[in-house]
Amino acid sequence: MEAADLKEALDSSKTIIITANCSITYSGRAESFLAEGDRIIIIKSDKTLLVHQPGGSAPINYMKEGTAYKAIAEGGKIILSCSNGKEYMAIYFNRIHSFTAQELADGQKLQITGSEKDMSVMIYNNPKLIEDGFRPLSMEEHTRFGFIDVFGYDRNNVLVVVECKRYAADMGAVEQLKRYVDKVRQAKGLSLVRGIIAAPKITPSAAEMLRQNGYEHRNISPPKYMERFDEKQKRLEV
Amino acid sequence: MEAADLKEALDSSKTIIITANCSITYSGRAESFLAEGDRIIIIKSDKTLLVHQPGGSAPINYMKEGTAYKAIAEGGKIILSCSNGKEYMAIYFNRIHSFTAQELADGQKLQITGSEKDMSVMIYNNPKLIEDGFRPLSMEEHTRFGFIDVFGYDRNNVLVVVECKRYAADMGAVEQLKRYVDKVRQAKGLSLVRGIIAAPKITPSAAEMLRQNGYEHRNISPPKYMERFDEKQKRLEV
DNA sequence: TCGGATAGGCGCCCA
DNA sequence: TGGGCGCTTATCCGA
Repeated sequence: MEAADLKEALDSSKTIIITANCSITYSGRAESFLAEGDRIIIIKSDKTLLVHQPGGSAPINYMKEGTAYKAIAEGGKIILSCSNGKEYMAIYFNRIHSFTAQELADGQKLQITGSEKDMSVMIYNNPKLIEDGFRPLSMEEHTRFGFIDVFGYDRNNVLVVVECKRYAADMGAVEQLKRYVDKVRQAKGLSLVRGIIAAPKITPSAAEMLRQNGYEHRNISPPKYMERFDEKQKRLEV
Repeated sequence: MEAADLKEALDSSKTIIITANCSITYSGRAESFLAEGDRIIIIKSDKTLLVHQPGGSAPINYMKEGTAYKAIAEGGKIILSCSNGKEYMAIYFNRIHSFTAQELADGQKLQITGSEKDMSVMIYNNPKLIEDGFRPLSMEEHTRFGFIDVFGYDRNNVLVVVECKRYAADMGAVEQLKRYVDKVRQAKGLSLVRGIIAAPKITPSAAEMLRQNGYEHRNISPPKYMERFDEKQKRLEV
């Protein structure tokens, strides 16, 4: 790869993939330096930059969408510098292992189920999951109070605020629930509003905080409407 | 790329990079489906899988380190299925645009400054940033009160708990501070313990919550020891 | 744009 | 291994 190849690709809407030995400096929201090593560098068509090491899920360095690039050759080596106005990065290439630039087209979005939102819909449609006699209010009404997952009356007409968590509920979840309960209590001028966490589990410290506040926990897991994938994939599985 | 090439690479410690038109199913912590489109697929030497679309920072699908893979050819097309025992993914390839498999070596770690930890060290070394007469006792320590960023006495020998945030402090930050203050107050049997948020800014609702609790805010930004990078990169900059 | 909240969050440290 | 929590978190959604 020559600097000219990189420049040409950067001027196009192609997605660039480079593997190379390089070192990297970053300055912006923080300051960082990454010494020489082999990495995968991706510059997407929207000018997002990702630098990946040969292990791990998260990029070690990156720049967000809309970054401007400049490639220069200095002493036989290529330096790629870039900026979005507030942040700066420079990649100092030692050896290029591979270089590709391709037009990639993909307008698809991920269809996903099993989110916290799906949990609240499930509870709305199956109020017994909370308890017998629980009557969720309409979605419209429930949005009037802000980001309350599920909101309704129990069999004694006491207001109930339900906070869903798709994984273990932690202290933050209990505090969030407390904020909503307090908000509803104030807005309605009520002394008693119940708070319930719906989650597959709860951490010990969160359980303690829950108890202290007089709130409750229901053992509920997020729904997975597409379980059929599971079956299909188990057959394919290694 | 033939299925055999993929299999061979999967049996090695090489890092595989494929660009292809494909569709993807996932089942595990949630369930998802991604219809046909062009993507970059990376399988790292530690068997991390990343699928990236031509735009955006985050992978659209992924599997973590230690995943097991199986490549099969079915009706002239390649299907790559994988699992870690709890999660399953399958990539259905329509057309392969490119395929590479390389040995990449990188043992470097990112050297970074400007973290919350660096803020607490800065405050520990420059107590005046909080106020005159502030005497820090500890920083970022797992005291028996928990993870308190900076902890000390003010000029009147009143205990002070400082919570650092590298960006805008939100309601969660105030609640976190409150947990620590309450814990110290209980453990020491004190009626008055001060709470201070050190952050470059604070959201309006967090400021309100701060006020209600009698806590304070100090306008402090995370330090950037490597500012020299900034200068260097500004010169290189586009 | 900002604020609030979720995420298949990830990654790090520590009991 | 699980809890607690920071992150250059990213991303979505609503005001």
